[in-house]
Formats: sequence, C-alpha cells, structure tokens
Amino acid sequence: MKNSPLYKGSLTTIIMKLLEENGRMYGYEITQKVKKTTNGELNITEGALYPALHKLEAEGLLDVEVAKVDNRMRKYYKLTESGKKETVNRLEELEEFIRNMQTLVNPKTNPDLQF
Amino acid sequence: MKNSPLYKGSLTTIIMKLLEENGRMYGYEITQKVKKTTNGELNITEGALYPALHKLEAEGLLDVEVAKVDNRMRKYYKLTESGKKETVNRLEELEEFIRNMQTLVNPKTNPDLQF
DNA sequence: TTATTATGCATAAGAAAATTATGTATATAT
DNA sequence: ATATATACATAATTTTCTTATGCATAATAA
Repeated sequence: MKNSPLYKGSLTTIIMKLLEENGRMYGYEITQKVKKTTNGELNITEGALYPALHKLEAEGLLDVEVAKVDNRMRKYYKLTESGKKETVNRLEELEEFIRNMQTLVNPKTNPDLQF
Repeated sequence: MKNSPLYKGSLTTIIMKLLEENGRMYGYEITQKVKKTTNGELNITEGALYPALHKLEAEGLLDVEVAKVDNRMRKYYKLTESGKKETVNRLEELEEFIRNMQTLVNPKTNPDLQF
C-alpha cells in the first residue's frame, strides 16, 4: 500500500500515543500494531520509523532499553516524563487538526463529538 | 500562527474541496477563506499555496482564468473534469485518514459518524 | 502626506519528513 | 536451499512545507 500524503507529519504523534497506551514497545512491534489497527491501510516504513524514534530520543521525549529476545536484538522505547507531557500536547493538536479539516471539508456537519 | 506539522500533505485536498464547493476562486481568496473558517488556526502561506496551485494546474486538475479587478490581477482557478473526479478520491482518502487516526489515538471511541 | 496595511501574484533557499533502496543478522517455514 | 518473518540501521532522493524575498496597486492610518 502507498500511504497517502496526508499521513506526513502524523508519525511522531502515532508513536507517542502508542507508547502512552502500551508503556513500552520496540520498533517492529509499532509497525505491526499500526498495520493491524488500520486493517493494513497504514504501513509505517522502517526508513521513516527508525529516524523518527532516534529523533524523539535525542529530544529527550523517549528512553531506550536494549534487550535480547530469542537471540535477536530489540530496542524498547518508553516515554520520559517530558515525553508524557508532550504527548498530551500532540494529541490536542491532532484533535484540533481533525476538527479544522472536518470544518473545511464538511462544513454542514456538526463538528464536535469524537473526542 | 505556526501550523502544526499535521497539516503537511493536506493542502491540495483543501484547495480542491474549496473549489468544488465554490466553483472558482483565486489564491488570495483561498487563504482568507481557510483562515476565517478555522478561526485563524490554519494560515496557508503564499510559499505553499502558489506552487501547489501551479502543480495542480500542471497535472491537469485545475484550469486558470486571469482577470483584472480594481486594476489588480487575479487568477481564478476551477476544477477540470479530471479534477472533479480526483477531488472525490482525495476526500475519500481524507475520511479514511481521519478514521484511521481516530482509531489509533482513541481506540475506545466509536469511529464512524462525521462523514 | 507619508507610512503602513491589505490585496494579489511569484519564486528561491532551506528545512522537515517522508519514500525508496540498501545493508546486516537471526529464525522459521517450504 | 530459498523465501519469509523478525529486527535493527542508514544513504539518496523526493515531497511538501517555511522563511525570506520581490514586484505592484489600493486603502487606511498617522
């Protein structure tokens, strides 16, 4: 599947929300979780995911913990305190974004509910 | 206002939907319409808008018509037949995108309505 | 009257965030 | 043996934007 350009800019919000929900996850796990949740409609590529994780870590929003499971490396990520606060902001931005898009694209629908 | 990264990739969809709704519009008019509709929360910059309009035109999705009003130039854009068809696709993609984001971020909420 | 704001277009340089294409390595299924 | 799944990583390129300019006319404020 080719992801729509609309997903551009949404990756870090998705990552942070999943970590908020699940405590800790590793990269490959995130890609599988997203694929399953969206019924295969959104596929996060490694070329997007790993640089994004590294950047969030560099910004102090994520912590890493390396583990070896079945002789294979895993890097578990979790939100830092700072990351937890930032997650709240990102989710608010997402809600505002969705409200605005719905207003622009569907001006007759009542634009509330959902959150 | 600084637009959230979430808006990346949504500009052409916004433009095409506004043109579908209003028949024809010129660039500056689009920026004002979006600003007003979103209560100032989304500001389309010229550096993003004009290249986007030129690209949509080059792709055959928009037609241009130059006019002079009050001694000032305006370039009115409208959807071509091809553009009208593509608008339907873009709006479907937007709906799918919003559904997927809501499912990812708010897994407990019933993800329908709104469209 | 002069400066600022609003209207209206345009493009160039740079940044951000992705895609696409590789690369390494282990485990499992055919 | 070969392909698929798991698990990480990065480099080159593309897409899409921001920021900074530039030009020009009209209206408004100082």
